[in-house]
Amino acid sequence: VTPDKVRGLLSRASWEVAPELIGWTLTHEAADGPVTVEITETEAYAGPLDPASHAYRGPTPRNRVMFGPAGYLYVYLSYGMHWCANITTGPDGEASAVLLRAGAVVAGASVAMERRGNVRETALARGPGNLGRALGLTGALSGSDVLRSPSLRLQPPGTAGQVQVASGPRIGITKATELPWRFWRQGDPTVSATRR
DNA sequence: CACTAGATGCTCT
DNA sequence: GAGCATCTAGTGA
Repeated sequence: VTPDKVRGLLSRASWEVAPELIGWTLTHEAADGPVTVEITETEAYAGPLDPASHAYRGPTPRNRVMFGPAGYLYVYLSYGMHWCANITTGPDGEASAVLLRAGAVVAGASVAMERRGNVRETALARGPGNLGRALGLTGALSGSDVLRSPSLRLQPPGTAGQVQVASGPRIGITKATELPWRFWRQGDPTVSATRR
């Protein structure tokens, strides 16, 4: 699958792309080692129609990458200490993105463990802040092309092993809580325990 | 297991 | 200055 084809897939509505990203892998090769995460939980965020989105009130220095083409990393600092990662979606000019909420570390577990401290393997990338930490992501990477960057790589599953994807309301927001825009792999141990 | 309180600092109004 | 797209440790059962 070529980067152009993947970018085409990502250039659709975030709520359509978000469930499809379950099972994809994201790799970050940092100075202290490479880590690959298989995505198990996502959330969709849109633009002017989505009050919970960072892009709701239009472009700012922080969120401007959301307004560009699909397939770029949007990283923001949450509560002053957690780097959270999104993949931008939708056509160029329309703001939307998919928040990566959890994943399974499928390569570089020892490196991820160094970054996260002594936690269970299934908890290494559980929760958006922990996923960012396990991958070694920071705001410096916001705006990177995840399809053509040397240190970042988003890849579709090899053989599409059919997985059951569940959906429900998004977590940790106070607006537009009725939209079922959170998606997760049914029963997966890397998804928050009470929400599998 | 369920629930809560507090840390913490950036972003935009 | 208000408000967070969060996390951990703590309590109580």
